[in-house]
Amino acid sequence: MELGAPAGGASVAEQIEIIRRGAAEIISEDELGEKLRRSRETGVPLRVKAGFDPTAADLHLGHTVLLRKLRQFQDLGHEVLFLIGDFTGIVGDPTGRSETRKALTREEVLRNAETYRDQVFKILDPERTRVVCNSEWLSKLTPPDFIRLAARMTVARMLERDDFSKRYREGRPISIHEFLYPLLQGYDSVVLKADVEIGGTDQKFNLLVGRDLQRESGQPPQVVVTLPLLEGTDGVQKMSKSFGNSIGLAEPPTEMFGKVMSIPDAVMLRYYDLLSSLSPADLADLKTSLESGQTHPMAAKKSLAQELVARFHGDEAARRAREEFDRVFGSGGAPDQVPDVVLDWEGRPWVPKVIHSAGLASSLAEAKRLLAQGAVVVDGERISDPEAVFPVGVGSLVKVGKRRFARVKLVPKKS
RNA sequence: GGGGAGGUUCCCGAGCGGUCAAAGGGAACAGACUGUAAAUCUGUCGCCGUAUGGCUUCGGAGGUUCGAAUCCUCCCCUCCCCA
Repeated sequence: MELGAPAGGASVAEQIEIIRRGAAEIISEDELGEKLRRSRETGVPLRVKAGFDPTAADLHLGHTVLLRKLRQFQDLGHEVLFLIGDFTGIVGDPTGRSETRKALTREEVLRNAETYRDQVFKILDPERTRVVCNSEWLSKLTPPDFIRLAARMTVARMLERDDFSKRYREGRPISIHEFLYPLLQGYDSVVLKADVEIGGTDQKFNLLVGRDLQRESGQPPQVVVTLPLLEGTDGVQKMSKSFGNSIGLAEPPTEMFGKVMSIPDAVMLRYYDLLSSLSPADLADLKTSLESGQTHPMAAKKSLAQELVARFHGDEAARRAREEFDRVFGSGGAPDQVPDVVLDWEGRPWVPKVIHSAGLASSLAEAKRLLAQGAVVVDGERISDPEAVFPVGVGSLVKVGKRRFARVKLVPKKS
């Protein structure tokens, strides 16, 4: 696909300014300037690469930090190479001890790639995006190719990588193939002739390997742009589905809104910084306003949540999510969408049993515990009697804990 | 190839023949306080309907024993040292 010349508007300096915003590091800015200058002269857009793991098809807010940066490149007229690392996916990457990841089948990878497409183009411009899978070329490498590739790296170099040296020091296992991944990722850059590669700060090493390999292949090395990693809802670890602290783009509006509300105040400004569309000036204003106590943190967080929900679900959905949040957590109301559960019942409708059967507790034991802890509310009334009986026939609104709801109806089983 | 140290419940980590469903911490969940924030306090945290009970769990498979997470054998996996 032929793309037009990079937007005539932005000068090299302006482009660098935009690219620099929010970036953790650019290696190197001079090279970036050089590439941008040439691109402007020749009218050939830069090829901006970013890799994604196909094993986790659900994108979350953390990914969007990267996607938004890619979008900026697109808006400046450049081309994005959206790389799906399906080769590694098929091989199965057992990084991280016991968590041996299941190797994906070709079909699963393709299906995940589809899911990506749906989510990614809420941010990226499809006109300026090329989706590529690295199995296209990596699966064609022969064993000698691999060995030649491996010969370009030394163990000492590999151990420079923080996460390797740390594991090595702590006596934790490092598999050989893990050494291969940075090489393969770098090789991707060679094949794609990437001008720029973007990744999280944790990817820095891998991105730099790409530079080395490109140089050895006689290509100008890619410019590396690293971006800060967004913390997850726990406010400590980076957002990742496997840490259970992520906010998925595909999550329903209310869910997304709630999760944003649950982030610790301490990381709220980071969220604003990395995710919102606020201008730097507005952001500074917000900061002072929060510090002076003029703006209540909760209010600021609600605006943030609304902005983010609106981005993925539209303004109307965001508004409703906010209303529901206020209703459920402000005044103890119920959500709009409460799952209906109808149960054929036989015998005594003992409350814990009903809760468990309705899927509101994972076991009877847990249901009993929750009841004992005063977590169960039926039709607005807290149940405390451990022998309480559930009303039969009529539908009742059951609330377990803060956010488990269901409308449960027991139908006497006819025998 | 030789020698040594290990694999424990979601995670880290104690236990080393019965009193072990297994200390302690983290995470998680519930309650109080709140703003589904943080901090704090309290409680829970394998399953079975209520049990001085039963069942499943301590890498896997066997075995010894009245009794095993704990002892023995074989196997699988990890780390360290030597080659």
